[in-house]
Amino acid sequence: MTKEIASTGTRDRLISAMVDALRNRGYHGVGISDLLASAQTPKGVLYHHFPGGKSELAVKAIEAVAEQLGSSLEKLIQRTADPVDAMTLWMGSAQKMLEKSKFQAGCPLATIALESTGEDAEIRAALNNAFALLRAKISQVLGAAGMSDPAARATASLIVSAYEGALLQSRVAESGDIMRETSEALIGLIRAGLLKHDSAGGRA
Amino acid sequence: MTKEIASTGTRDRLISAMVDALRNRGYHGVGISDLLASAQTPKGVLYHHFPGGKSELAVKAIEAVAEQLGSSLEKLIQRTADPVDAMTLWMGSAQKMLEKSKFQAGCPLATIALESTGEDAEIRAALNNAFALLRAKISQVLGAAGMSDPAARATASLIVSAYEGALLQSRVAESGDIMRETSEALIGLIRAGLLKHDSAGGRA
DNA sequence: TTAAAAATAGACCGACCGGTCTATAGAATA
DNA sequence: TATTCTATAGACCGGTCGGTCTATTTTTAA
Repeated sequence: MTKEIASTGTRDRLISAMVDALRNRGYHGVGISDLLASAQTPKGVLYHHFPGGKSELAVKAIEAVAEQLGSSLEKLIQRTADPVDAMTLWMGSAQKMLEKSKFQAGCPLATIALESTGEDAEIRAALNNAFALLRAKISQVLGAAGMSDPAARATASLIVSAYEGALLQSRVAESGDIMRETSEALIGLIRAGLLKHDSAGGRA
Repeated sequence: MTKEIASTGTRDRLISAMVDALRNRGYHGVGISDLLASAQTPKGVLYHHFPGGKSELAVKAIEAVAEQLGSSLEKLIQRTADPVDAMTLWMGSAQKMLEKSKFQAGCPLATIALESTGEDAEIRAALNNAFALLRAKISQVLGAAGMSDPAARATASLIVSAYEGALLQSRVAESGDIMRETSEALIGLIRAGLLKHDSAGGRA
């Protein structure tokens, strides 16, 4: 259970524990006692910081992931000249993390997204925001690369979809191959598509 | 909890109940009692037909889904002249099902794939087989459409990834938009890619 | 220095979890 | 018909679930 988000106080330790749990086992797969153990905290603390209990903690964890994911994507974009290169790097970093954890640590959003039902309103809302943010950031970058707005939106949806689906398959296969193939095929097609419309657009 | 797979005996009803549960709530999200209730069966029957209990039932459910998914994909391919059209239809049918269930019923494989850990060996193996089968069938079709073997493999991985990722996002968004965008972008790019290498390949 | 508030600590609870067990009913075979 | 095997039926169990509750300690601010 490696820490991903910097933890200062008890509250952050709990959020971090939930994020790790969502990565590795999903929402229903972790018990309160697991979370408390991995955050090294007694029970009362959880309900002090999160009166809504497990589900409130999950919402806060999702929001934290969204924030961290958004800002790291932002940074990546800023220091990578070519937007498509940035996407390649993004998928590559997810793959590295998955491999480093021996194919245990996937995306913290994906599992709970599939576990959640229509009744889990707050959780769903937080997840929807997170994915929308991700798509918006990527869409914006593709727009800057010369894509029309609808094309950029659609391609951003495709990129996030491919990212999540590839992580999922790689996890069960316990191999980075699928992620690698998915990324290659996706990036190749996007680059080809960009070149077709704007022959001076792509770089390298 | 709609039935997806034809059910004759008690055994099939239990498998069908598990498939539905995996679609809507995932493995840890359903209790044995839920399954028994929706299969209208007392407890002893489950352990009579599946001595391994819940996890064995899950494995059998995964295998049943793989079989059904494979054969329906096969049929779709056979009655659709253009392979890329077949892929479009495939994604469209998944979207229709999701919409019909008011965005509750996703892919029965995806949720448990993310919930499973390295210790759930049989479940992982069944899932890995299922996804591999899916990729193999699609890869074979793309090969027939004129793609080289490695390209067909990679593109098949991308298609399955996009399929799963789009279902995931559409589910939390409770809207078919993401699935539609993903599908459009994907099919558009693939068709463009095919045309580039083989100017007489694509049809329509 | 003391009152109030925030944070930590863990005993405790009812409900439900997956699983076992014994009893019975039905089908197949001798 | 008697016997055996399969299937149905549900009471029962220990363990764990998420959550509540009451203390105690620590921090903040009068």
